[in-house]
Amino acid sequence: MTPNFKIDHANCADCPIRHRAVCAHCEVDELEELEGIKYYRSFEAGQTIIWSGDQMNFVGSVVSGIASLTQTMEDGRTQMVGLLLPSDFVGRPGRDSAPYDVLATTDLVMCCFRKKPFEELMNKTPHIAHRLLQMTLDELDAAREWMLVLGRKTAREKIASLLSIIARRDASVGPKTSTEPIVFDLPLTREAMADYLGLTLETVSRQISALKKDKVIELEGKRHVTIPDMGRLMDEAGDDSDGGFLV
Amino acid sequence: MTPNFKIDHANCADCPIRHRAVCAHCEVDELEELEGIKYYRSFEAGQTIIWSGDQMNFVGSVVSGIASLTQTMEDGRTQMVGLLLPSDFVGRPGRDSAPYDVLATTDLVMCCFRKKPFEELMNKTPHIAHRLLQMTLDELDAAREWMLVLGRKTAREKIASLLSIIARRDASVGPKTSTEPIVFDLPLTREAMADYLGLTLETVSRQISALKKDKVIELEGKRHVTIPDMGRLMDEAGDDSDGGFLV
DNA sequence: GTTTCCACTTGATCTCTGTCAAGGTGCCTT
DNA sequence: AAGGCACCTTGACAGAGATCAAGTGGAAAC
Repeated sequence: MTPNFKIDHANCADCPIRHRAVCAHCEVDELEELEGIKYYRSFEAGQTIIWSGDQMNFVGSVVSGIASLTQTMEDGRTQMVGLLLPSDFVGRPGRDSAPYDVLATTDLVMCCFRKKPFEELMNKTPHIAHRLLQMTLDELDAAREWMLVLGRKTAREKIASLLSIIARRDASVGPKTSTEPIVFDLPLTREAMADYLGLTLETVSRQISALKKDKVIELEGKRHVTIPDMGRLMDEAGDDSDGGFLV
Repeated sequence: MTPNFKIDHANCADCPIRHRAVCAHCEVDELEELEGIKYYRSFEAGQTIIWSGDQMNFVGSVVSGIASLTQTMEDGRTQMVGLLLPSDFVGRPGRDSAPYDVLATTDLVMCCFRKKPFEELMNKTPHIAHRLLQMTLDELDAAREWMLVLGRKTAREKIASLLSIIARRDASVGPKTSTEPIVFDLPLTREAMADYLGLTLETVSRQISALKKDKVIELEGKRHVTIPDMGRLMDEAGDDSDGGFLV
């Protein structure tokens, strides 16, 4: 895990990049330049932030809420290819157009920088390029981890894998011992889960019911989840020992 | 497509990075430094180049042959998460250990650089970091494209998608008109194809036979493939219009 | 208070792909 | 030339998940 490559809004309500603990090498003049080009955007759940193929004239990061990267085939089949949680980076320095739709899965706030100035700053300050490389390698690891999920796991294992990822992300700011129950609200509809896992929403629903019946998870309402034993969930996900997730 | 971010051995029998047409910004002193730290390694088909979790003290690129990045679950299920064709980059600057096995799928020659000196050079010359970022973004695009294949495509579409990728890669140095038939030798066993596509080798075999029966492809022996109509194959793959593959 | 709507659940059935099993083909060895 | 082996094909059957179709529950709207 390399949490310091993520932009951490938790400790930094204003601007992500100016946060010293995350970006220790930042010089004051860089910060001021970034300050000048940053702005915030809000989106409602279900809104499309960027359409596949569109020009993308900004980069940024998720402040709150959840966004997803989604590919759609002509006949309507869709596959989510990335899940963007708070602190995740959005954008493709050096690229003009988006290769997939970016959707606000929940209400969402993003912190954006106009791409041109950001890229100029990046060219001037090598360590920003270096950090972006590390972040991109993290994303690549996460994408490849997910290829194993999509290609080889059963529906039950897929659900367990997704719950693991969300639980771990939450757990990174919550309890650290594995015996302690983990509690969170599912930020995705059953349909969004299905799109991420390459399943139908009916199968998602059935497998969640099965995991509940088998006491791997507890459900209160449709979204509020308790994981009494994280190790048990990881076993169900079929990951070796501690996994090593990076999403 | 951004072919100039790939290291092109086709025009450069000796050392990839010194090739001016590919790396127009290279200065002579860089080349000499790279020259000093480069070396070649050969592997036989089936050999493991790097085990998941191993220290990885080099970066490099494929000169000839095919390598694959493979993840394996405890019970033996395996998923190929990347296919490395000639000119593809191998390695993770800034990372110490490999997150998956790297296998020589065919006999293979790689051009390697010791990682430490390569990283030092990278730190001194920003445009190398920039190129690596672009290459990593390409890999990320390819991985996400493949997530759609794994999650939502049928067995027949999966096979057609794989054949498309291989045909396109070959076609980039071959015929350019879409009416001209494309001919190539499959560099993968049926089992390797199955591991890449999240299928069993029996299903791969059946679908190849079906595509042959339907005249989408022609087969001579088990590996020699002719694509009489690339457009037809792309339709079978379910990709919108021209696809935009980057693998 | 009841209506409406949306997200979700559950059931019945179907189908694609996996599993198990039996050959086939061509190459390399001896 | 014969044998062995790796790679591939094909068949029969089974099962996981998709599809089609009701039905439930809870919150917002009227």
